[in-house]
Amino acid sequence: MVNQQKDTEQKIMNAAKDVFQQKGMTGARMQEIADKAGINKALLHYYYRTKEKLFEKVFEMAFSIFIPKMQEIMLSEKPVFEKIEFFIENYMNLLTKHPYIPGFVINELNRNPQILVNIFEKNVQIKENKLFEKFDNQVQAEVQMGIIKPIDTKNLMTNIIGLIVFPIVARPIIQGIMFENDKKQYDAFLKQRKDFVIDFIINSIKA
Amino acid sequence: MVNQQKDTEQKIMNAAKDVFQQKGMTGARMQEIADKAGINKALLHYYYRTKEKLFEKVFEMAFSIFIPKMQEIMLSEKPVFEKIEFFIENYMNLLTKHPYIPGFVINELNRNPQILVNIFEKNVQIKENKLFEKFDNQVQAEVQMGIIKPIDTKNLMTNIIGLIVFPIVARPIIQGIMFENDKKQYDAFLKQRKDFVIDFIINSIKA
DNA sequence: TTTAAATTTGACCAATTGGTTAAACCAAAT
DNA sequence: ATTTGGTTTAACCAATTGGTCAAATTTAAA
Repeated sequence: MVNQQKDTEQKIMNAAKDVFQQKGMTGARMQEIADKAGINKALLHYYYRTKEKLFEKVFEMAFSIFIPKMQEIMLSEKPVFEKIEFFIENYMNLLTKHPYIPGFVINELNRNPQILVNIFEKNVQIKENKLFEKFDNQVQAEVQMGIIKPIDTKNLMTNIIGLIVFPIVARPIIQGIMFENDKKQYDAFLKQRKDFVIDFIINSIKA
Repeated sequence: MVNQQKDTEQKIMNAAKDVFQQKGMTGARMQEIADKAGINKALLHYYYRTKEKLFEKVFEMAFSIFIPKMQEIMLSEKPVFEKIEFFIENYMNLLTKHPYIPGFVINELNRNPQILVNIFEKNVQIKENKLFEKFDNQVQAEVQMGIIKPIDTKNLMTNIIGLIVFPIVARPIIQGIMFENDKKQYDAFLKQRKDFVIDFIINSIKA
């Protein structure tokens, strides 16, 4: 039955996502993924022939979660300030739902930067629509118009994403040192940061 | 001979640092470390009984590289603006020399947050001198004096460290997307960011 | 109901892995 | 020269790991 098939495939993907994102490619065990999916290990290899192939699927899905919203916001007709506000708001919410993904992606890309090239080759549209260039043009246009202080867009983007992502990937160390490992306190910290980061960025660039 | 001993131990540590920091605890192989150190694998276990123990040593050394400078700057008598400037300048330079460490530390702490607790237990002085509290007091004092805009020190610290560290740990993805994977261009980007981040932070908090 | 294809499983395998051991080696003290 | 202690090695081991395979089971079509 097709439903059974889809179900098994889904159970595998969910289990694989959990295990790979928590333990990384080298730390993940096929047996653990099979157990978590409630199936035989041989069935894992029946659906995804190798660990490598299963990992690639998981990585692609993790990576692609953050693409559509980015495109939607960046390609909209809003002015820069609004785009930045939407971007920060949306991505911080997205990260609350998927806190393991950024660390997972960053770590695996450090292990093997080639993965990114493969993803771009498979999924041309991501690279092709040149999101960054478009945003850069808009920023520099608003700089000319005197709305924004002169700023390099690459530095600006790095700042925005860094301020969003860093507290998530470095959570264990920040929570440990500055919050005495208090989980609830850190969750509250992350929550208040949404408005804080927006104000921080906007204030820093408005003319 | 004691010299030989120290030499072997040093060769092991150097090799272990390379392999662990590049491949992580789970990806590292004792055989590769032995090969890189130019010794027999059994000798590895003769000096450091288990992979776990060797890893702990490497992690501790990596972690401790970033402590002394932080203490020196934070405990000095400089005003906040100068401290921040020194901090950013020094840590960006330090990261240029040890670019693998932040990703390594972040990744291993996500895998096993307990490591941090163990380090604090072993090295009480790090936790005990309450660096953060002292800096917090100084910041809030300067806020009262009207030198700095009102700001939460935890957010400020997170911003500072995030802006420094993020471009290093996320290098593969930023370099890939914004710099067409051009290594030299990205090195130049990192270099110009030293002054950029200092100005960015100072401007954002000066009253 | 029969049949053929797809799905699932238990048993198994070869390679890799962290770790051990007994013997060899080597420098320094006697 | 011999002994003694730490150092280094080759050979080995048990456990783990990703992966395979033939048989069993389930599913859907004829």
